[in-house]
Amino acid sequence: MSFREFKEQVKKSVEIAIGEADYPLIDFEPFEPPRPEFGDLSVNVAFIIANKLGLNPLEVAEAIGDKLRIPEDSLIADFEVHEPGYINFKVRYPDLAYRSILDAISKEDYGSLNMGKGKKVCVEHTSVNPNKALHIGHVRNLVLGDSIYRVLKFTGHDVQILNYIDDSGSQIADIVVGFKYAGFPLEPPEGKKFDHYCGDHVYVKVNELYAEKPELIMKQKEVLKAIEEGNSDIADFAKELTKRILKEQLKTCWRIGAYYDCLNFESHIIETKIWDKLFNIMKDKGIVQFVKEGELSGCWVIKMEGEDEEKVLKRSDGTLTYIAKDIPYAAWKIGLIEDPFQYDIFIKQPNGKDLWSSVSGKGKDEHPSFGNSDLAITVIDVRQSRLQKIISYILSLLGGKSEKKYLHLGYEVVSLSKRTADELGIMIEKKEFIHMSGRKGIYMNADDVLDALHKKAYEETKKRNPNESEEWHHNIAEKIAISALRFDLIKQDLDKMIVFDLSESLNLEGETGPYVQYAHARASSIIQKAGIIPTITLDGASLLNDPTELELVKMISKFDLYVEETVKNLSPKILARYAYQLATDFNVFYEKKPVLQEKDETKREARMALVHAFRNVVKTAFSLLGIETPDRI
RNA sequence: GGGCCCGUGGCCUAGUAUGGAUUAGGGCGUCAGCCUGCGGAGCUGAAGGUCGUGGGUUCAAAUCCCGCCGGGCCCGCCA
Repeated sequence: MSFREFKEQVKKSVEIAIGEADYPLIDFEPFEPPRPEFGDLSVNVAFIIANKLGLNPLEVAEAIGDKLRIPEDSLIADFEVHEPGYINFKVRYPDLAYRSILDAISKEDYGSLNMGKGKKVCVEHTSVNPNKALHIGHVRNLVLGDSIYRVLKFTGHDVQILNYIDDSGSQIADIVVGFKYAGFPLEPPEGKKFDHYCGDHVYVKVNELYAEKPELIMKQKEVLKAIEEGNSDIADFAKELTKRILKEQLKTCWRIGAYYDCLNFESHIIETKIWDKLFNIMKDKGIVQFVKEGELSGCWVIKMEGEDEEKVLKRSDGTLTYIAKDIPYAAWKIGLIEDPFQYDIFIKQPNGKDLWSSVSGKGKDEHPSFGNSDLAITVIDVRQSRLQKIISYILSLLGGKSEKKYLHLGYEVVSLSKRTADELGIMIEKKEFIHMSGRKGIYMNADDVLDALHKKAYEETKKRNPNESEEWHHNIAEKIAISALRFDLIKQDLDKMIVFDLSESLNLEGETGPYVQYAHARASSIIQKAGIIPTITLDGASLLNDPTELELVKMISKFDLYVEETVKNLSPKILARYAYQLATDFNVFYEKKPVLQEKDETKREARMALVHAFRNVVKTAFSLLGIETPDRI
């Protein structure tokens, strides 16, 4: 926490000096200068003031510098006015090192913040149609949503994780047709997961068959209608099918480290008839209009302010469109409507947490409270941006500051590289990548990627730890595989499409999750060999004066600032990059400064404490990204 | 046609919100080094850049504004 204090002290001292120099108060943030010789924090207030008043920046900086007083007991060691007008501050290193190392080795929750106290947030992520296995694109969604959940929780938010299950769409009808009318056996081939079987074989093949056998399309329509109406053998069969697939999908999610609080089934949203209630309110408020003539005659539509096009919510035959079904769910998330759902426990998760779900008919009398959040974060890829915008718009018209409570967290899609597509037998013409499509069979299953990573990591751990058991190797290999995958999908900007290439992702060196895990394992090894719990003293801290030590100390002391940034921007990549930089700083220190071999006892213990502090921080940072850090890999 | 996003060395990417400091950070790949030192999934060094492009604003632009070019997505009484 110490770097934050230093930053606050710099800010306050400068503010006071600006006042004493009779300059106008301005808004500014101290920032980290680009080069170490410029100090640890800088302010550029002189430029802003000079610009405003038409003065010379350097003169302004000097005038402020003249008035600057460093408070007693502060973390500011010194400052310097530097051309063309910066004021650079140096931190008191021994104090910074002492305090941050002490905190990092003694506080369980080092880096956590209280910024979300009393704030109820729900995060919806994953939400994969229950007719196929998760592919690599779905994992980007899951990893993003799960990391956000973890960071929000770490910063004191009251978070619940939702997973929306569209169990009544045409994709479900497709596989029902496959089993009932196209002759696919209900049991998968030996060794094949049921969700893989349904996605890889049934779903793709049925969609191919539609071209050859038009009668199957008629069957699909019948099935779809039966599912919507319920109370039939077909509807029951569909329900069982989706449940079975969903349970297999959840195994993959758990494997990656994501757990949920509640599943919301689309069929239950329809059953509760909350649409009707909401629709009446929308009619009363004039949010929706009935179209009397023209192409959309007989439809209820919504028109966005400032746009020409209308969006149909209720079709002329009285059925609801895709987006209409999403509105009550969104309204429920932010507490605009009373909770209409019944709940029961769906399954007990491997982490011991109950997974609840909405149910048809009567549920359990007692259950946790779901929905009704201060903030609802919906994680969906950017292709849904327009629809999400319309939903936000409708919510805002319904009132209650809804526009601030509903947030679409969009991210670009994952596509397959030409090379990986080739390896999967998918033909690509000209382009370097191809967009995934479950229907067309163009995708790479998450489990297959993990299995490939697992195999690679397994071979590596075998070489490095020949005396360990098979079980140990598989256990560690799995953690490395998850690390590689999660880090790979979270480290870059949400606005950038990821072109997934399996061969590239199998490289576990460089800017990767395993690199960070490796640094952690090195630190663990030192601590284990030391055989003591190191402590830090101010004397010891003052001996940590090598540049590699200073860098590592500073990075450790800034952990909470990065946590805060991550939450403010809802951007886990900030934490991923922090963890990587931290690991790099450690590795550089490790190569240069011996710890256990150090002769000077005080110095040795100080370094051990630094190693310990690093280990704790990197472990916490990675845990926020859902990645485990074993002591040996 | 309208809207949203991306464009940084051979490839991938950070920095763009809040414009600044004669070396624009990383990673992969390439080349050259480093274990009789706590784990070489590591470290050090080298080569490689008109920050798509043309204007503009500014003392100062990868960053802000406008145009253009290239790429992706969205614009259904599908989901």
